[in-house]
Amino acid sequence: MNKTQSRILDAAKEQFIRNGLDGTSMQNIADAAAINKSLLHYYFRSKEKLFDAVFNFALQRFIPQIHGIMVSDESFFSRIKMVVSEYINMLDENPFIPMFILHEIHRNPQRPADLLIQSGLDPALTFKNLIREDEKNLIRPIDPIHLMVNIISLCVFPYAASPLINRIMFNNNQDNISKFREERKEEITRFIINAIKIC
Amino acid sequence: MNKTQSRILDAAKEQFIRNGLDGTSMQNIADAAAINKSLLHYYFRSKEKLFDAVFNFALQRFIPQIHGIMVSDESFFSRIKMVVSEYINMLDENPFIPMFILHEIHRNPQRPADLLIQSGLDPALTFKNLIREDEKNLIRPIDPIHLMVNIISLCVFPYAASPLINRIMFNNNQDNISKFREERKEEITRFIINAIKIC
DNA sequence: GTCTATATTGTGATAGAC
DNA sequence: GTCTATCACAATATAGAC
Repeated sequence: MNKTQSRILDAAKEQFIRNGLDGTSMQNIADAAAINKSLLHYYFRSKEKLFDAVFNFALQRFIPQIHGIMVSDESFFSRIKMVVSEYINMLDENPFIPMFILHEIHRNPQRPADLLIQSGLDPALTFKNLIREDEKNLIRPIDPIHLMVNIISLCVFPYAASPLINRIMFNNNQDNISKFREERKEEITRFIINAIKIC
Repeated sequence: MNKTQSRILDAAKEQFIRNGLDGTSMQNIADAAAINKSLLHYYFRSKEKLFDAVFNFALQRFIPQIHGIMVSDESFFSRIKMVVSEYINMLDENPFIPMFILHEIHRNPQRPADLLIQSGLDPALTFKNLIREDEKNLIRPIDPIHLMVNIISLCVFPYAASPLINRIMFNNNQDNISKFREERKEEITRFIINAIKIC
């Protein structure tokens, strides 16, 4: 991977992730990379191939993170805390990835989901391991799939909806927005644990 | 509003909401409405104006729903139940609206949020009224904005992410997907109430 | 009001000089 | 490897016949 190629990839990531497949032209990418349009085809053959490279990058960063933690040996509540913490950290570094992925899976639902499954992610194993037998007396009865969806919803949605939340909830006040973001990790963790632990 | 005009609007709603602004061409809309391309411009002047009409429709259906319930006189737990119920019902009827709105606010964050504020939605009032003084002894201390974001996240995100959830969680098995959808309303309500009530 | 025809610009992609 | 020039096509939009 030479210098030009990686500059193209960086520019493509920025453009595709911010503006989607349809919202990005090859000219946009070439301009952002400060190179000629033809070089995009020289290195990546077509817009679709270039997009695939970016999409795989985003998907791999976004989804499998949670899987490794969930199948680990840690206690249930530790795993909840770790998953939320890891996810929020990653989202703070890549706040546009949720919208990018959500939008593109709506345009083409089959391929991205297949890619994930192929990459070694095993949902059945994750759910079977989510609430272990010896921990069931600490936890209210809950379907592990609903729990998983709840956790991901609470982590991811605020990033996908951030322009609306920032305006409606905080009138775009940057201090209040930052405060909200910093509180969020602990807030979600407590919310989930209160929702499922027997007290 | 004559017959042609409303057929254009219906077709535009379907196309724009499913495929977004960039993903929809005037030709797509004309084909879906079974009329000529020029008539779109005759009735709506430009693609942008036509899109605005559709976007306002979606936004008004999607957001203010929750506001009316939240400022009502019902008890706290009743309001939670009602909001979740109303939201899920509306989402079942309009499952593509979340992605449509989320995507377009990312492309143009300012205007849609402004539209909402102008339409009489008053977030400050909503939050002040969310947890009333006389109800605070029933509820764990929680920031009303975090609570509000949590509720909306739990309701909306599964619809935005449905192609991925359906594949990864249910291997696209339609029976399991339907079962999950039907359980969801009660599941969310219980999850929220457990998270915040003092027991 | 509805159509055909067309103007104009932008798109992804390729050929070929260097 | 990198550029210019150019292709074929699709996009939004408009002019003008009926």
